[in-house]
Amino acid sequence: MAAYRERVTMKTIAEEAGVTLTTVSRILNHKGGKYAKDTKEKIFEIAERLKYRPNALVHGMQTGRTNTAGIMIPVSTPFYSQVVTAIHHTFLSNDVIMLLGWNPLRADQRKETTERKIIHQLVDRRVDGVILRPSSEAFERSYFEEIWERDIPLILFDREMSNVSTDFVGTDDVVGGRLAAEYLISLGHRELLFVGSSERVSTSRHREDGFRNVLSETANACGQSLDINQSDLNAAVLHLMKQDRCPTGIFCYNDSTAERVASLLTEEGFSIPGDVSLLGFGNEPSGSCPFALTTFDQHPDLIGQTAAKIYLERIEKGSQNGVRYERITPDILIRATSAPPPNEARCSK
Amino acid sequence: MAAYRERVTMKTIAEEAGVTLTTVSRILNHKGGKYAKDTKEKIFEIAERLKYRPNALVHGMQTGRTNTAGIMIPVSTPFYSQVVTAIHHTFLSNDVIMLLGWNPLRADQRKETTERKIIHQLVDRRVDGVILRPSSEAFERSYFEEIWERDIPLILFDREMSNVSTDFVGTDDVVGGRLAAEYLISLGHRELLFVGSSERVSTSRHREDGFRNVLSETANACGQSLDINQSDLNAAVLHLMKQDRCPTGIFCYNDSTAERVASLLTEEGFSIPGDVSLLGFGNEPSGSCPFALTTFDQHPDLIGQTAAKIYLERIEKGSQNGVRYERITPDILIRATSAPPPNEARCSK
DNA sequence: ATGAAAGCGCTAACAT
DNA sequence: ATGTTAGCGCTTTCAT
Repeated sequence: MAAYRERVTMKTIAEEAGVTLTTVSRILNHKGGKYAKDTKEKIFEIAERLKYRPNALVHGMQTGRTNTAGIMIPVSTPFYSQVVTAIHHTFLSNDVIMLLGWNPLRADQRKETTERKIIHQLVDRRVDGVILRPSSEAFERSYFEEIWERDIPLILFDREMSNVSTDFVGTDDVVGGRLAAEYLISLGHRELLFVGSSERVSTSRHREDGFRNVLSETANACGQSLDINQSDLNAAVLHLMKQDRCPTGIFCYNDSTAERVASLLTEEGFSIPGDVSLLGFGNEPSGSCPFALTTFDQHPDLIGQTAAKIYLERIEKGSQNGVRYERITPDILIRATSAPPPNEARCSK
Repeated sequence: MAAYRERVTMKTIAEEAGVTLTTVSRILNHKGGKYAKDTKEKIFEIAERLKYRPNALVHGMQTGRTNTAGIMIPVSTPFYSQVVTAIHHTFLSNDVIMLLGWNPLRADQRKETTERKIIHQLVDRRVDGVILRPSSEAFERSYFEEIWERDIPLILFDREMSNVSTDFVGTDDVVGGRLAAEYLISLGHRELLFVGSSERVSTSRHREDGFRNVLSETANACGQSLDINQSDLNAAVLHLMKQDRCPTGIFCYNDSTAERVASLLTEEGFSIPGDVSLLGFGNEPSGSCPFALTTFDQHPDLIGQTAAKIYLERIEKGSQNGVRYERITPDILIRATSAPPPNEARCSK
């Protein structure tokens, strides 16, 4: 339509001002400070009046710099949303905007397609760099290469990749596990249980490592482990709870598992935290849980902020510095599912 | 560096294949189907081998179509995150990717700067259209005009603007209010209280309207209203609760208000839902609330999906159809803070 | 079935 | 202090 014709470009401004395109370009981009004051003022006035807006596509193509960051995170959970919000906050003051894509939480059949598709969308739009959380720990070399080969800075968060060496920011899961154990032990618990997942491999494993490390350092403390992917977790938990020396403190590798265990135990007549103390991880309540769960804050804001800072450094300074590796210490949020253990061993029902 | 030189463009492919750039362009874009099979195959083979990736910046600049959507939502809350996730899901299958910016939840001093800045970032990158949630109901005409004037389709969600006529998708707040009242009445409650906010204007007001409409249609039901922005909300609530015929059912316009009221009432010795039933709205638990709150699901997925569909239609068909206006009916999530009222009027403490 | 040429809106030498 | 010229990587007439 008409609007097409009316589009105001630098050429429009140049004509109106009676100067060349080059002059307009340089003035508007604050380059070459040696322009006459009135020329400058005239250009700015016209640009403003005509509501000129630069074409960032062209600018990006010309300069090789788009001021656009590619972000890929798993399907919305509060944690990832908060990380991205923090990234955005840092970007905003640096005039960077993000192209955002969601990958599946974990690798599946279509993951290959989805993740590669998103990466292509980002690469094709010439993002300056990429921040992402891998959906799995291995095998995606191929599309990481799509980023590498183009010399695009890549920052991983939340989950490392075993076969790629690049900047990383995540939670200090080992310390998280330690803190969980130390807290339960400080309350007086000695029989502990860890419920983890062999799927979200490293995070769960690290939390378990930290947890068990403390146990092995503590006299007469002992712990067992269960995996949520085993055939009948509920039965396994109940089996343990009916033993003579049943666990009085349970640490679950995430909140949804903790909520699941909470409802199981409640149904079976256990009181929380009267009989059993229960810890989650991540601070991601579902809303349908009738407990204020004691859990851990992963400081998503700090993770996002750190990732964004590393990103900006990479963009400015390139790959001259070595690989950055940051682990943020989580903090316990003591709420209503943890307390000292019951005095008598009244567990066996 | 070297990588710069090595960058593979259509020209690279053309040279390697011994044809013109034009040929490569047409074949890779599946235009003009009249090419020799072996030419086509050769081109595709070379493109693949050289890992050619089109330059979307150039393509966008040439065609006026970037397949990029501008999204602006308030700082991350689960609700907005879920809406955006749903939008993304619809976009993914249509090869659209989003440029995402966060605006402040409500208008403040810096809002003008922030929102305008983000809109410029989107416009400058030539997004095909924009989906956003306005941070306030009025006064932003100026930057909406930045979108309008460029004939960029604009879809609003969650909150309408009073002075702009454009596509909109949101929650049916009036029906939500009705459902809240009907539910409480069906439980037997007759003395009701609405706690709203005069700040988040239309949503709270609509919920209140629906709520009160039902009350006025119901024999011997009556209700009062409080505003969270009034000087001492807590005192006002307690004052009401100590009256002779105190409210036995409270509907709060959002979950965080409900949680606040819950903790106030609990501290003051009221039992929930024994003495008082409490409803929230939005299904956004904070995690530190010891209740599974009865609340409303706004179906953020449906809202996002609808917004994305309208967006795609606008992109394809332009503004030929009239303004779209959709309200999604919320559904009650009955959890643990609602029950029939106490038999005796034992409220006055 | 393919090529030549112009141009999108702008930047960046290289002038003067 | 400002203009000229060449291109960035691609699409799109218009030819043949």
